Amino acid sequence: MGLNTEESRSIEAGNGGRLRSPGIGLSVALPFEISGDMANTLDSESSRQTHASDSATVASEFISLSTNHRETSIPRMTQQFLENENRLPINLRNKTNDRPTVVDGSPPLTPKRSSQMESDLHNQLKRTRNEMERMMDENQQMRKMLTLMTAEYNALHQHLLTAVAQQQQQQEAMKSMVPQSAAAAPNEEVIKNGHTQRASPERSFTEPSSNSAASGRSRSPTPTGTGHSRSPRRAHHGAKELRPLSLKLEDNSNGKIIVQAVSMDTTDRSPVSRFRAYKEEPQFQSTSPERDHEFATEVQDSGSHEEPSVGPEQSEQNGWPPNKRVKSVLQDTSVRNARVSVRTRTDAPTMNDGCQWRKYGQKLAKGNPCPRAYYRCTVAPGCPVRKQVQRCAEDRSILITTYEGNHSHPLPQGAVSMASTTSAAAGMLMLGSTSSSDRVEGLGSAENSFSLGTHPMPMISASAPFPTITLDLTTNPAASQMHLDAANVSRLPYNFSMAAAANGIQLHPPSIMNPVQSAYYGVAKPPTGAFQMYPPNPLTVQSHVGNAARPQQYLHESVTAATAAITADPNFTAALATAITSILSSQTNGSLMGSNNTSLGEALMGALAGHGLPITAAKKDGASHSM
DNA sequence: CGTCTTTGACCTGCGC
DNA sequence: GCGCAGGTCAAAGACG
Repeated sequence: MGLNTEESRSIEAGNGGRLRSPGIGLSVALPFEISGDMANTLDSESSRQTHASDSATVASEFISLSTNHRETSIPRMTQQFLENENRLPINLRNKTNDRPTVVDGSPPLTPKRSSQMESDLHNQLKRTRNEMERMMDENQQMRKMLTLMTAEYNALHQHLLTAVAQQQQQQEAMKSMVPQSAAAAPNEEVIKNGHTQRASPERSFTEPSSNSAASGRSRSPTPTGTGHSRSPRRAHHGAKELRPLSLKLEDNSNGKIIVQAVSMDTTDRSPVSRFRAYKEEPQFQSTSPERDHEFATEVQDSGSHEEPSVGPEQSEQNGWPPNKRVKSVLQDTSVRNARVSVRTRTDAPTMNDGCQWRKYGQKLAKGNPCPRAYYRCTVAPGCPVRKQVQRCAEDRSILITTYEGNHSHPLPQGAVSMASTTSAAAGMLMLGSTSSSDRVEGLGSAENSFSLGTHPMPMISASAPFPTITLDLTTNPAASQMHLDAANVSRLPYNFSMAAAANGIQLHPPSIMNPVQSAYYGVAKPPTGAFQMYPPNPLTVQSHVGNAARPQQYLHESVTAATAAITADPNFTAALATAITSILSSQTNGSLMGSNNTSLGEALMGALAGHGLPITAAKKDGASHSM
């Protein structure tokens, strides 16, 4: 997370003023909206000055603002621009776009008019300078926040290194202390003791657990040891050797939260690091500081071949229900399990998302008389993306389409948005939202969810078998706006609006948002053409392509674009993970938000806001939340 | 004939 | 250990 990247993002995300530098036709993106008059002025100057070397100098400085944009003094640049302008011939300086274009041979302007125009130009440039100064302030604030984030990262990294060192010491101690017979003891004994740290070195972490076999779930043992004889995809997962890294963090309420980072997929060395929050089962709760220490130091060094792989036995020792733990790692290694669900009101059998699908199954799900259809992407063989299509039981005009997985092929035009949605959502959800249903109860009393929409169903659901983000566009399908506020949501306390400058989405940050936060937003273009950083409509996502005459088509486009915008933002993804980690860390110290009763939702919002992230929260007035 | 859909069987996970 | 539910497979049929 480099500063350059962040600041560049903030500038580019502005989507606002694009200042055409005089004379050389260069275009520099500015993170604010240039007033129409000024833009026209500069444009007109640009069109006529062919040898304005002085202005070119200024232009290059503007470019350096965009590229280096760190130490450059914007006020000084503006002043120089003014000075350069003063040195230009008067017939080149005093032309603005709101006046008839004066070309060569035109009569010279009168001194009075010239003075007035020069004054106007100076005023406009002063406004520009003011805005630039404000930008500088925002950049400074962003820098400060980045410093904080970096410090947090360093602290976490230091914690990791410490844990690794402790683990190595513990491993060495175990080698010298544990008798040979104890090492060969049955797993049941190990589990009962609950102290032995070592796992069977011969057993891959993703192999079927002995516990699973004992419980009769391995009905078809296979030579591959995966327990999935019919699915190549699953066999592939089983072939991967994973070395998890678990950091235990204490929960304030009644359980523990384990933030687990699966350090490395040792098969392909791909960075599959994921954060996972997990609440220990009560019977596995720590009873002693020593046990806590064992948890905290349970770290596997992915790079060391002397370290045994963590097997299911160790999962139990660590308080993870073995099956669940294995499952969690499988989820980590397969983004298929993160889902993006879209609710639309349509009569069509499926949602046209631009991809080709082949139906491979249909099932009657319990509680819904409408069958659920299973589709597989057929754009390319072996593409893991699947989708489920089912009509809502309560309202059969609502079509629920759930996407899962990442496309492994170039996408047809028109399918890019949805594909990026599922892909990014998978990463986002794997990073940030998976936690125990108990733990995230503060995020939404009954549904254990974040809210992103107006429908009282979970929008990021942790109670579902898989983390799922849901976009609900059924409340007003003909509207040209998709609201992310939840003014009518009674059960869900929070709403997030996220940066969505890409994909044609404008986000209107709430007026309460600070300038740094708003800097992440796409700056809505105000009708006046003047600078406006804080549009009045809070928490509203508006698409550029709104067309009331094509509500259904637009509906789909909006869903696709908005979902993609929300989930594709790497800032949000990383920030969410950081925020959750920060929250959990804070809760470890019992100092989160100054209260143990603070909800995770509140804490999350606080942490996100503290990081200046493009997320805002609107707490519903008077709503009672079971945090 | 190739592709797609249908549908019953099978597998796995989970709760009791 | 058993039963249920969700998900997947693959043979059979439909369709162009």
